[in-house]
Amino acid sequence: MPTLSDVARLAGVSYATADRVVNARGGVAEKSARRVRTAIQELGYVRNVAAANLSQGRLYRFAAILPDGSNAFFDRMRTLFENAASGLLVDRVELAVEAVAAFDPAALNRRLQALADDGVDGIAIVGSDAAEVADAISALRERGVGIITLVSDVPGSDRDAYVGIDNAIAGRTAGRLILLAHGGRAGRILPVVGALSARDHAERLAGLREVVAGTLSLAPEIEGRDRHEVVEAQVSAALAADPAITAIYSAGAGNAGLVRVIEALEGDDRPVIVLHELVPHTRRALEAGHIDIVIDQRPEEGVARVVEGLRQLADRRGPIVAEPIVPSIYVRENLPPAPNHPETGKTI
Amino acid sequence: MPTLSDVARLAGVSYATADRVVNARGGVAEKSARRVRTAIQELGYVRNVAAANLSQGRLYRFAAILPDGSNAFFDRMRTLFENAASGLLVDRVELAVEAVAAFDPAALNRRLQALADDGVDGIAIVGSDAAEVADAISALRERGVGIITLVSDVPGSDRDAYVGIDNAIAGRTAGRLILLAHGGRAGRILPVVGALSARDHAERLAGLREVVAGTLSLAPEIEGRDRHEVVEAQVSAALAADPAITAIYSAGAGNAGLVRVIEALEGDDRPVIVLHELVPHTRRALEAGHIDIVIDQRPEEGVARVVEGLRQLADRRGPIVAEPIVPSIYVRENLPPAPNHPETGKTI
DNA sequence: TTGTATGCGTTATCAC
DNA sequence: GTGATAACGCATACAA
Repeated sequence: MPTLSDVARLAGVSYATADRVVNARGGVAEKSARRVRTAIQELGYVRNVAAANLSQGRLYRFAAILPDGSNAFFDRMRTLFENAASGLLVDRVELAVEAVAAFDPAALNRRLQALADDGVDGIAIVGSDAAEVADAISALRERGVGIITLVSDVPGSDRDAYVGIDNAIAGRTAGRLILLAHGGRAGRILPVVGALSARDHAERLAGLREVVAGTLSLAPEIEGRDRHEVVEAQVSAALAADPAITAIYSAGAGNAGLVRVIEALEGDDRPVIVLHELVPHTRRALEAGHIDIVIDQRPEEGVARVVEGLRQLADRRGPIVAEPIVPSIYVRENLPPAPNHPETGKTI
Repeated sequence: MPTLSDVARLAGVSYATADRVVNARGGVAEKSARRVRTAIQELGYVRNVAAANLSQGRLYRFAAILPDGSNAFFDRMRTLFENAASGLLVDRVELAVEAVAAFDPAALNRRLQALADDGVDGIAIVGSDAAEVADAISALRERGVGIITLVSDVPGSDRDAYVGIDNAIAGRTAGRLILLAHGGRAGRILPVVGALSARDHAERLAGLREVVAGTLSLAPEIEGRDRHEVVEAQVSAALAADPAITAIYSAGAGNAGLVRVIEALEGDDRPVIVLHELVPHTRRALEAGHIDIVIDQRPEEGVARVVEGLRQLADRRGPIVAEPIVPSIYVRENLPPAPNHPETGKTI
């Protein structure tokens, strides 16, 4: 393959001049520049990235900050990031996976500060509505640190990109599937959320409503605090109170509790169950036939996009134009093989 | 980051000796080797791939052979490959996208021969049942050319990997969704295939049967030859003949004809429709509400895996352990944004 | 405005 | 067994 030296020779200029043209450094006579461009065309020159990286000796330093505490979904995400990190080392990119207290914007901001001071090139964080975080993001960006929000966005912030699903789409998808499962008949959906004040959950619910409006009715929402004991108690009570419920849509976490209620149900015409995130216990419930659909936000793809995006930002290859991740629909028949943790061997 | 020179210095040996150890070239005293390994551990040395690639000047040459002729699915796949090819150039990998006559094993074999003679490192082909192709694959592998089958496997061949969905899984997934849409009620599915002799279609149908057995019955299969006029005529006739049909499962192509029949249907309780492959006309039908579900084999992922796999083979990084691609379920609400052809701008 | 020279970390070749 | 060293193609500091 032709090198830049070949280009320079053909153009009748020195290597440095050719380099100035390809890297747009300026200070080249238009006449020379034109000859170089012609030579590039003629030879089909393509910049050798391996060589460029080598000569620059660039080392990328990224960090991903996830909320700590135990939650099957974030456990999965953490593992995915850790796997990605070890694989990235050969590409000269260092990815630190960190944890900060959940629901603690101040702690998050301190960590962001520290990372920036440490010279990190880019950071991925799980967004929240806290205004303080939006400010911290602006400050970081001014210091040239790339910022990507993950899973949940930070409204009103000027992060470089949001990588995650559109929750309204996820809710509408759930609505469509529940509608399909009713086959045109009337029915009543029991919505379960973590909290009605959580933006993500509210968006999902609104999406659901939009699609089922006119055909299916909704029971009052249950707020399960994303905790399985709470979900279990509340769903159990709601089902007992309202025998007309034909479907349950859980927009949040704590679904182990929901599954327990269903398992305990008598008779065989249980309500249709649609919930979010493929994690060990939802996978098991799907396989056992206790639930019907899992809508997954594909954290694997999220992680891949975050890494790719941070790299692009670090290279100043222009702004990221990330399309939202499309939520994936799983029934028991199309479940992906269960991944194992590379070290513990445990299914994640 | 530490370099191999650092390792050599710490181990008290020359650069060349350290290199012999990391690249397992042999001819090193065990004592020296041990010291080098210790130094590697201690420093956390990671081989710099950019430098290695540079010094070797390796250029990968791959080819993908697709059946020619017009078929929306393969059009899409072709575009995906072409896009991938242009992006791969910067990584020093050349990917030629070729076309050979469909259903012509001899033509395919000639092309394979020619590519091998030309020194290509790896080839992806769309498999078929033809035994001659299996033989050609063996011959190529003996010449050191990596071979990956795509979309459809070549039974009994020793290709390096198959990249595609498991058709039985796809069929079972369709069955589950149709079952769900019947909400426990009885029903009758009209199966549409290209030909019953086509292995892929037969596998899908068998998967469907497995899941719906006992609850839903099946009408006699329609063989639509994957041609929309044929499908249109046959489905139309079948629906007229059997008013008990509550669902249609199309395992093959020619679905534009199926959609036309549905569009023309009177009344509003049309059968549930599940079919395969997200292409422009199935996307439109989904958006218009003429069909319910599209099961997609995600050619994007297929293309990515093929490229990654061929590279791995060319590097002799060991055999590929590709998990099958999980078929993706689309309803109108979770459709991915329509991709555009990078040059023509046409939606694909 | 243009040109020359050096180094990045590997691989591979040749000499000891 | 071991060691020195010339490429590889690019970026860049420096010279003209």
